[in-house]
Amino acid sequence: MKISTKGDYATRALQELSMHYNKGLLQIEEIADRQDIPVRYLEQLLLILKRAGYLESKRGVNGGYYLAKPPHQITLGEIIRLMEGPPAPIYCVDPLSRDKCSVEKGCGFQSVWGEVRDAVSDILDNVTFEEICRRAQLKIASKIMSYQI
Amino acid sequence: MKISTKGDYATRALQELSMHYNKGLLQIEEIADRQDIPVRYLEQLLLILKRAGYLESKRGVNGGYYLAKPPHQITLGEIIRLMEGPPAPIYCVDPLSRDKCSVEKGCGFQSVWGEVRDAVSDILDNVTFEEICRRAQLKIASKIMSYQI
DNA sequence: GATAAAGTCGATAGACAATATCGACATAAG
DNA sequence: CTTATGTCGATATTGTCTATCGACTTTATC
Repeated sequence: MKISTKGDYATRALQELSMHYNKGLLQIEEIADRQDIPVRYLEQLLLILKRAGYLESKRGVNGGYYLAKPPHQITLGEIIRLMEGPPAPIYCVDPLSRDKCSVEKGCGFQSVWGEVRDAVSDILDNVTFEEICRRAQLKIASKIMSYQI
Repeated sequence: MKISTKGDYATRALQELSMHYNKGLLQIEEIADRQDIPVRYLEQLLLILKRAGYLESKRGVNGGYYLAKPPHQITLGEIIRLMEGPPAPIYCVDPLSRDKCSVEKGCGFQSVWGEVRDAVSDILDNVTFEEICRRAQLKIASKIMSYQI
């Protein structure tokens, strides 16, 4: 019942880029450093995000990545789907899976897993990266507050 | 974002046993056959369930397994937790994980993952195996209905 | 234009956990 | 005492992520 490291890394990289939206380019290495992600692996993930239209890049000296659209137009759900497929807890409620349940006839779980899938999708599809940034900043702010006390 | 095969198998085996509650013993092989689970693997899963107090068994000729408590006292959530740990989508919101997030400071995801975890738990902890049986039987019944039409 | 700094790409190595199998043993029924 | 069945520990298998690598392309700058 876990998300993959791949999804975790990709979303965290996107948070970095979202927080830097309209502030120029970020280089792979910067992102990797800040989010503690292996550079050569992050490379691949950023390419996937780019090919899917979420990022633009500039090559050569002073190159880097930047968001292709504003953070409020990107949902967490889309990114998770892109990186690891539909957030379905099991193949029998995964629209993209072609494995069929071998005992579907008398299975009492399918509807439950369907509810789980829908509940998760509901959350992920309604959180944009703008919201993620907001929550990140709230956290930072509250940490500064507690230092001052 | 998937449950493990282990959790899937174990819950399906428990459904079989629940549907057979108060009707005597079921042998490993029967369960394996009906639910299409590798026998020698199911063996291990049933032992885990037994040690956790969900099953009783009888050895020797005409042996088998049966539920140690009524289906309405067993929730899907308990079983998933037993088989694969807390249904948390990522370690940073998993009470049992001791991995700490390396970038927690400015992470906007933790609260979202927390919501996901809670939503999933809410569903799983409120479905008992009695309910699972009910849903399975509804499905079977509706299938019979459609044959008759 | 030479050089260095970055992203791009395809291939594949490595790690790890999940899954599955095995053999030997214990117990109970008839 | 023989057969059917659960018990147990060890280990083989596998498969999928995860990560690394080397070679290439593009761009800025001197």
